[in-house]
Amino acid sequence: MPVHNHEIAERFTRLANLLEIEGENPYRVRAYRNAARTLGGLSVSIADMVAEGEDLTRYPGIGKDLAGRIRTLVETGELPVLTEVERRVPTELSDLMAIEGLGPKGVRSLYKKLSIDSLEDLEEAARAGRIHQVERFGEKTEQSILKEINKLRSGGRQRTRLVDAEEVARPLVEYLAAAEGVEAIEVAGSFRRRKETVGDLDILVSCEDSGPVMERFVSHEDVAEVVSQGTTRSTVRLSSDLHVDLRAVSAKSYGAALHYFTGSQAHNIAVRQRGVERGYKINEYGVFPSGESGGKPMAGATEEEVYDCVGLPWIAPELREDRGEIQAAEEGRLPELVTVEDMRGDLHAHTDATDGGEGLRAMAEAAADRGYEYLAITDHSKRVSMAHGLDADRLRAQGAEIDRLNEELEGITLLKGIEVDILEDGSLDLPDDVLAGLDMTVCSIHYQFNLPRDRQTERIIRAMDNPHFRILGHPSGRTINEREALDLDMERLVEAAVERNCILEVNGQPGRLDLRDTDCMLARERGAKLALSTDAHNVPNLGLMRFAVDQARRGWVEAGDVINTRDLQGLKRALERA
DNA sequence: GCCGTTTTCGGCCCGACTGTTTTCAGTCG
Repeated sequence: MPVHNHEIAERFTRLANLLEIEGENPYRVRAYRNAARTLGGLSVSIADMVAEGEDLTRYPGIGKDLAGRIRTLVETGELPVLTEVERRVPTELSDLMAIEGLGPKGVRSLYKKLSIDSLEDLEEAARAGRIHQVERFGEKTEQSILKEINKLRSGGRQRTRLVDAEEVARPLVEYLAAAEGVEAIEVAGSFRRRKETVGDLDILVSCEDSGPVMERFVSHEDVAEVVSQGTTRSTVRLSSDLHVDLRAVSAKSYGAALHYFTGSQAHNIAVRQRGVERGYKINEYGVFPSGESGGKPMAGATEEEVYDCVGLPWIAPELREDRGEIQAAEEGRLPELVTVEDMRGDLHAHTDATDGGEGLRAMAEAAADRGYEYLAITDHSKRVSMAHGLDADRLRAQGAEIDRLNEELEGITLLKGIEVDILEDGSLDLPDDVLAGLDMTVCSIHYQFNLPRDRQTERIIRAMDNPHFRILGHPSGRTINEREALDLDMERLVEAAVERNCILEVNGQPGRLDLRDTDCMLARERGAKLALSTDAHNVPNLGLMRFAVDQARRGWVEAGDVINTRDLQGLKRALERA
């Protein structure tokens, strides 16, 4: 049984936690943590790489030692250094670190003084009032621990989907912008990096006197709790349970602060490290000569200035994940990321013939209004009975209607398509001669999500063998916070797509965002072509393109990697199989 | 444990806020 990437990452995280509790060299701890993050974010199978004898030290933060440990873990299923640590301290201590406000020192102290080594122990001790008797623990901490245990038991705080975060952020930004003295305001953090989910919102304002905006912030009607409040930073919990941080700096520091609060943390560390090498100290107030505190920063009003100080061009927020963007920037090979303006059409849309809300004409006109040259109509096929999927006759009738519409529509061409189901055996839900009459197909899985990896992967590859297979719709099948992804060998799938000149979709439905960012990256590296689509079920849904674009940008995707950045002629060529 | 435009040794990002304390350690981002 091969060891999955996430299992490897989990072991390294556990190791980092336990070492930290033991008081081990923090840089060694960080090395394990970084490794966990890097490995967990990879799209390719580490086990496969080990099997093929690939050099793992090409990944940042993986050196000779770690590469060796990974190899051992893959080959034997054992991580001896972890086993060693677990002999000294209970492995469950690692789980206690999940409690907010409880860090390594706290866990160690509770273990030493009260022999607490599980959530149950911790809860019991807190209820019995034994925690606050330990040095550096008080009544407040004891109560907060009980609250946090409850939260953890009820599944913990879920990350918020980007689209939902936007709905909170938009009015909040408007509200804060109206505060006295606010000169600029922006949502930073993972929101600005356009990550598919955000843990909290980080809002940055520029102003000389932060008093009024901070006061306005904590007194917003949606605030359920003021978690912390200061002059430069305050944190609240909204009634929706989303945490929001507000940070205030002066205009001369705005760029440095924006860079810092945009993150990711790993990206910041790497940039600051470059600063140190060049004799600078970089913080959220600006760039300073090393060793100097206060005084006038050498740079900091804009992000460009900060990057310039460390010899780099500005890096787009979507790339700031420490996934090689700094090296790419240094070597002048940052990607020219695809933009919403590059998009010439949408290749996945439904109508009221199945589960969409509007007819062909309304969808076509809305697409034309967006400035598109084409829109592919891709209703469900019959297997999706819930959505009243199309059979061959209804599909032909729709095609005739599209032909009529194309005669009279100006400036937009409707493409005849279908979102045809990939059946369990890898065949498609409509006969070949019917599919042959279409301009294109989106082929998707809507049933049998739980096949084992080999069979699920084979199923899709077999479907790709059908000459009418064009675009793989929402490839992983996951829905964010709801349904796990199909168990797929994404690397094999991408390679199969490249070999057959099939295209992978990046679905812009905010609950899907599928392909994922790291899979977009993998696809791009292997030379697979992508289609950015909205899977629109009504007219407003056509506006979801920006989410597909965001996701693709996080995967380093350029306009040239995307077939629907081309004009109609170019698109038709890209859709040819041969 | 990683890493190299001073380095293969000796560094390793940096500051805000809280709670528990009378000056700061711990945690977080």
